[in-house]
Amino acid sequence: MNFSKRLLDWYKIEHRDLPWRHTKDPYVIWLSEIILQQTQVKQGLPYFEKFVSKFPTVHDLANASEDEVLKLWQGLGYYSRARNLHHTAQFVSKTLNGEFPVNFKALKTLKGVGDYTAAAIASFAYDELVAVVDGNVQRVLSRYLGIDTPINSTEGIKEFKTKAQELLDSSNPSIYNQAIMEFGALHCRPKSPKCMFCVFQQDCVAFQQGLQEELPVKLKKTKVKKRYFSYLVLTDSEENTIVQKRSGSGIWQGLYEFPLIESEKEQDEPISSDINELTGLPSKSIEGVKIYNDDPVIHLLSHRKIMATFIEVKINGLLSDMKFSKTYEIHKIKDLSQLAVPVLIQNFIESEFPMA
DNA sequence: AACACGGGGCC
DNA sequence: GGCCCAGTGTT
Repeated sequence: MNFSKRLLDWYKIEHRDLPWRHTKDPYVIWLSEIILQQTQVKQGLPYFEKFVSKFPTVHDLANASEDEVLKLWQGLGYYSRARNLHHTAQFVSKTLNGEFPVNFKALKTLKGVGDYTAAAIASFAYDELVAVVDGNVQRVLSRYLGIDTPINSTEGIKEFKTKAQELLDSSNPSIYNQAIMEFGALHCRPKSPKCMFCVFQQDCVAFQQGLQEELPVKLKKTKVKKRYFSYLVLTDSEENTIVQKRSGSGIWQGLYEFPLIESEKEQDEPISSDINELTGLPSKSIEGVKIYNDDPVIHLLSHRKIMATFIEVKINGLLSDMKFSKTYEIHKIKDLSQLAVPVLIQNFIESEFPMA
């Protein structure tokens, strides 16, 4: 029996009932695929439900503000996805009159839509004969075909793309593509694949050679850098504080945070001169400085280990009367939950200001 | 071609 | 606490 036949038989019995598998609407498929990038189904599902119910059409999403989209995205990570999502919604809504591009090549011109996502939309929505290649597909193919080319090398990326396209079932590209990814997610798992019950035992090169735990091969990741963050939580007598939006191209772009002293090495408690340098406030405006957490909060990312300290800075007078050296927004502490903030900040707010 | 980009799950 | 997972854009 051929690969596709076995795969589709497996899928028919074992597939999960997921909401985006009941539609051919390219908007809904696009939305689900952006949310699922780098994200497991269990984590992405509640976000998909929120977005679809709040923004049933691409026009609804386009008419929202970027802040609103980021707030809804909060906690999902890789926030450039949310910014690109919003940008593309506006482009499709306004420039394309709400009509998504209808083939792989045209879909790829959309911001945030690369090879994988374009293939997913094109095959799921339009039955185009283009194979999806994500981590699941690479894993299944590396084992089934016994390919040890590193999946994240330039050569490997090309090789797996070619093999995936050769194996694509041209009579049913939509179901086939979903099936091979589902098979990788549920059966041909990264750890302890279910080889004992596998429909491919006879043909799977990795299983025949006992190499299923060794494949796929992946080049080493970049090493984790330590960074030290000191957040200044200014407070006045009316429970106001100041925050700013992160700009630039780095981490958490577009999300809000407290004024930040960032360094490569461990920091001492900031003194009034540090506070003045960052905010422009004179030392006479500062009533007192106190560390909230003696042990830094450790926030782990794939490529960063952030050690964060939160510093309470009590202010004489009202923040609304102060002159700052940069543009900060003044908010009541209890209103901070309206803003999109990194999980690190969200956790701090929830632990220090549970009413907020 | 190499790197940057968040968060959650598992053991 | 350490390790694993994973598309797109930028440089």
